Amino acid sequence: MTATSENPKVPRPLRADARRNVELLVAAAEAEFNERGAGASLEDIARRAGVGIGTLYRHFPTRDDLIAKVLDESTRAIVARGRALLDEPEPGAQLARWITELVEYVTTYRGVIAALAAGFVAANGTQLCVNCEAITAAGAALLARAQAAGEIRTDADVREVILTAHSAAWIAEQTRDPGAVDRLLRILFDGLRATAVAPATRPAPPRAMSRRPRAPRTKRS
Amino acid sequence: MTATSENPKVPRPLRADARRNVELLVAAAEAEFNERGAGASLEDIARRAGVGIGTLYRHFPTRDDLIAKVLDESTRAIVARGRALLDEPEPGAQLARWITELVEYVTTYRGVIAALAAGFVAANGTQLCVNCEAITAAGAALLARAQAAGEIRTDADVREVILTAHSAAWIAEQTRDPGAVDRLLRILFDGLRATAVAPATRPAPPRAMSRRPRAPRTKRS
DNA sequence: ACCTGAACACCGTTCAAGT
DNA sequence: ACCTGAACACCGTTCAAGT
Repeated sequence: MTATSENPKVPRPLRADARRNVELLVAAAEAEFNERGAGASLEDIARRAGVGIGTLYRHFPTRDDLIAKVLDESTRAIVARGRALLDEPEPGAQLARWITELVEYVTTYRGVIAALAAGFVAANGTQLCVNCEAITAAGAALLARAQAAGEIRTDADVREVILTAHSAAWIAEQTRDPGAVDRLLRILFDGLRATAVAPATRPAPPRAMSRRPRAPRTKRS
Repeated sequence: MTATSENPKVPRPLRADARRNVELLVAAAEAEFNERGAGASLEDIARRAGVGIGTLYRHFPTRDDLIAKVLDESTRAIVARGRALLDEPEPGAQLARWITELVEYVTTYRGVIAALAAGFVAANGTQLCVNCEAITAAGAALLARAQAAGEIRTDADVREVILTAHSAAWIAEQTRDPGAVDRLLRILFDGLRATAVAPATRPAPPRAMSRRPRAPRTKRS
């Protein structure tokens, strides 16, 4: 391969100095995200990397692109983990385990949760979204298997479950109570169990709270 | 009362023009929140009210103060509603009903959810926080009663439950799928039921997902 | 081809001057 | 006592000029 071929999938190799700059930027972003959270000043990151702000924008047009790059390895890891758990017994338990590890993944830097949650719903072409779609796919497989096994209720949607896990992490982050994640995931997992569904197959407990109030009309958007 | 008394609880009456300005500002904010969401430009709100931006700041030092004022009536309503539901039978069902109505309340304007969620965890002296505390108290009473009745699991925390309801609303707002709220609240309510707790009292279904993975060590803050 | 940083745009916030 | 709006501060983003 004498490299004159045009393959849009593989990004054309950068010039040596550009490549070096990207590395410096990622390292600087990693450090800055650690100290200030994912909302850190882009100008500060460029300064820390020792490059002009324009260079940062050239390589990472949006903040999300930068975040995605910094989370690159962890993203591949959580996706691979999802695939691996598909081979283990107890589908429901594996889903729960994976979600728990997903929460870990999303808690790496302060403020990442919000960025990722947005990425999960955005569906713009950003790398962050591409990553979120891969994660969603991994979760979908685990969820479908657990549902097929009759362990998880069938009216659960992957994206909603994933976003709920994000919520739990966000609440823990905001309330600064690490214990919140465990409590909330426990409630989520219990609520997800097929046997938890309100119109239950079992004898019905003395007083169920399943009678849902008539939905008051929705307010404006 | 010839009104020379000093009562810090009752804010000293404003001069007529100031009072008028406050009204104009609240009306303008209401309209602007409707059109642009709770993150609307403060400058725009002042312009719309026909007053200087300084006047807005004089009366509402922070955006939260303005939001709190706009939500004033609804806040009193949801708190009163909580008290009223304490008198009705089926404690668990009333808690669920109240939470559902709380979600309505928080969905009035786009972006209010985020502001309120922040208000619930902040505990600064803002009026928004004062309101959130009142709401929390109302929820706490409903929750405690349902727990005492054995309908709701005892390891549920009011603030966490309320914030989870906010999450459901936020997810629906972000995904633009109004159905999400119902699905997620259903899972939440089912998960909150005392009978849903993992180490169940009932015969144990063929394969429970209760075996929680050992918590991997927490990453940095 | 890539980098630089001044210039621009767009917020929110303050405060000296007015009524 | 209250209002005004110019001035300030602080971002993020672009682009003409350089290497």
